[in-house]
Amino acid sequence: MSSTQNLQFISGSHDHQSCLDSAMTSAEQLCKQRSQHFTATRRRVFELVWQQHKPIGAYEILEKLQQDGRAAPPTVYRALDFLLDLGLIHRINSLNAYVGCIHPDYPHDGQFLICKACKSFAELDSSLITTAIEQSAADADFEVHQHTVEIMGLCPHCRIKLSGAGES
Amino acid sequence: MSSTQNLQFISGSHDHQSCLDSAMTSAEQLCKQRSQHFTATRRRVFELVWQQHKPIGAYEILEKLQQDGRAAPPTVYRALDFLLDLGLIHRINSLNAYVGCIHPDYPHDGQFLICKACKSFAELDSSLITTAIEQSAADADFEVHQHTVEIMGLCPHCRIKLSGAGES
DNA sequence: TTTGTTATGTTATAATATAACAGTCGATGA
DNA sequence: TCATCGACTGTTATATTATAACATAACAAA
Repeated sequence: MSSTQNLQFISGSHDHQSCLDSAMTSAEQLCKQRSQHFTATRRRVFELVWQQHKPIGAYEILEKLQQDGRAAPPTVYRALDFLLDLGLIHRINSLNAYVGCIHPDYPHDGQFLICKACKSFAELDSSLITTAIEQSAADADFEVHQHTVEIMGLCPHCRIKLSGAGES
Repeated sequence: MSSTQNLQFISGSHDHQSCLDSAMTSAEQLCKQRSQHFTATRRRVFELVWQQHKPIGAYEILEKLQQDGRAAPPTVYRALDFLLDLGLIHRINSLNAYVGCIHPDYPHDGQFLICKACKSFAELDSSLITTAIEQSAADADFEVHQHTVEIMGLCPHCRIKLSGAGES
């Protein structure tokens, strides 16, 4: 089931090109829908964010842009802001880094699993978590506009790799 | 029940001096327990973080320290790191700011309600949220080491103040 | 008193992000 | 045609947040 593969940590068999292609296609569609221009710069930044299944920093993106030609920080941040506004990417606050969104088609909050070992991540959209948050907020008479959940630890692969190894 | 008053947004009747005093006392005790030195600088930074029931930035702390004498960024960050390590304060990643911890006596993750209007915050320690996170992570076969939850919205007071007002 | 350890001072700089203003470029209408 | 509008990008400078690196102080233990 390819529609959920991106929800989890990717495995060795992951076909990243098709993954990127489909992300790109849905990004194009979303921009068209919203009458927004998916310009070359924005497309390139989007691609770079999706290139790895890892959070990427703004200045790391900048370096890669500079390999194609000249570029300055505002170029990157403008593109990132555009993509963030559309919900095509998310920002991981605890890392000052950006990741591709797996289902930009509808609005949702950011919930992430982040592997401390290999730096890969997975996006969640857990109604269990969302409900718990809403319930807790309601108990405090708080009106929720938005939330972010960042969960640090070990992904399935690194868990196996590191178990039995040099755990002091 | 005064033990939970800090869990919620403070009200007009909040006695902040006693609040700060009790935070200070438990910080001293914790340091003693762990054989850590609660030095003058650390005490002062702790006090500044607790001074308001709002997140405070490192450079805002620095400015206040400089009113007492000379100080440079490392002074602040060292003190903050010390307090973070002991669990006496938390960092709000989405704001690059720091807040006092309401129950440093036992380890826990950071869960925060943050009011966009008045910038006040409340710390949660919701087992509902923690359980939901653990469950979701388990479903993904992920090993959780730590999590942070940052919930943005309106606190009870601002909710009332802003309702009926100029909501466009 | 020497030494070790912990904490702080000091200077410089790294890393992340934005302000402000000028230029480009394509669409649209006079 | 061309004027001009708006959206995007370029460019320079700077703000904000955080850390590296090394020197000094303070104090306790040998």
